Amino acid sequence: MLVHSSRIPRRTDPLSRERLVQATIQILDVDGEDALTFRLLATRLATGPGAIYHHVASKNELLGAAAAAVIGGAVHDTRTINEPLESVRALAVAVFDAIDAHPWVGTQLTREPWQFAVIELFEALGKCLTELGVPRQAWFDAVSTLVNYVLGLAGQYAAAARFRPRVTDREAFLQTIAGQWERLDPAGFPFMREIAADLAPHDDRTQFLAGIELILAGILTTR
Amino acid sequence: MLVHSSRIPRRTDPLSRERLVQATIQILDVDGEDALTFRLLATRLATGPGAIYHHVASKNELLGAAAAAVIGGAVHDTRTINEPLESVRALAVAVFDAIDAHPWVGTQLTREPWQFAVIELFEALGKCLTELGVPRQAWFDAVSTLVNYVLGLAGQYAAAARFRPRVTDREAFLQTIAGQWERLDPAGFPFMREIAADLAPHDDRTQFLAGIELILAGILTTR
DNA sequence: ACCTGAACACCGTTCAAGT
DNA sequence: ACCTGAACACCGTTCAAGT
Repeated sequence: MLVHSSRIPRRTDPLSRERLVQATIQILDVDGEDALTFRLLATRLATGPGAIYHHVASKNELLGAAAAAVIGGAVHDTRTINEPLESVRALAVAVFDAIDAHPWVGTQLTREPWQFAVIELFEALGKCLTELGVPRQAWFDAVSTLVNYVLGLAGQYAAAARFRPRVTDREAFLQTIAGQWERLDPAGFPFMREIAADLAPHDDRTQFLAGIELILAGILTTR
Repeated sequence: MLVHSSRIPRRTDPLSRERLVQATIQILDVDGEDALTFRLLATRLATGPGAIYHHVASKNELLGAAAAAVIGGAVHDTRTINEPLESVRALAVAVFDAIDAHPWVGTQLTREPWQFAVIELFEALGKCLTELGVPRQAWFDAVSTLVNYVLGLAGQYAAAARFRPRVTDREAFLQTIAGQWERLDPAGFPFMREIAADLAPHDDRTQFLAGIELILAGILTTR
């Protein structure tokens, strides 16, 4: 889909880590997780696959950098709010929306422990808890609960996105899952059958935020 | 490491899905996630890689079945407890210990949405919430919060296990991470630096359960 | 029906050779 | 110093041929 102009555009920048990360994000967003290969990346950047290794040590590092760019952006955009409870909610929404827009981020966040994207989230949520008056000895447990919850959603959401590539199929997809729940063994799975009716009308974002509220309510009991 | 007996042991069972899953679990446990290839699996079962496809559609399905076997076992072993709060805690511990013993399960749980292992967990935790007297309209959100939290831990724990293959390195590993936190930009990461001292002495299992308590406290506010 | 294993269509990564 | 791209050492999966 290249537009052929009369003059060939000059390659202004040589290869750089920054350009690699941008091209990686674009491939992951547009073409999907499976499409990201060093060969495609090299083609897009008009070079050979070996060149990439001059700026990044491995594919894993590149994925981590791409996820950190997205999450870092989402976290930084939330820096303005002062009220700590609202700030936690805004951070949660920002991360949810970032993963909604880039489901591959959810996959990546669960692949490497203590990667930079997670540390940024930890810091931002931790700051809110200190301001909420949560006692010092509860800080570590409370933040890690929030972060684990967010990462759990991230993983599930990304997994669901892999299975349902087109957004428009969402309703049909949920119907299928609900149908599976209803066909589970009645003796073994009464709860799932009961809850199956809630699946189709539910909204992921609302449900995610409901979980944040539950955890916040629990955290506030430590004051 | 085969013991050579005078008579060649008869191959009693042909290949079966059950045997495939058992061999898969053994390879994942003993040799690690990266070691699981259809070629190795075939070698262990004294057959060719193509034979596997007569019992399982893909590597993904095999991984899902292996994870469901482990999580299903952990959940079923917890079926005896009657008091619902204790039951939630016991389920959380069982899943934690299962992932601790088989870190690859954590990876797998985050790879496919609504896989059977997750449904079993959903059902078991849901049952407890109904018995706790949580109102009907809060069920879905409350269970999914617990499950997301557990899966978040699962992912992070599995990721950490991939980075720290030997259990004995745990202390050194945590020291390294804590050191990284202390070297973060003081202006940008005051919370991480403050909390760095908590990392080395912390116990994953205790912290995980602390999170369960926080979420339960939040859930109980809905009554 | 089930198994076999060569072959296919890929990967990430390395490295000698170029500029 | 950075790039190039062929080559290496693998993968998951398929499929014609066997039993």
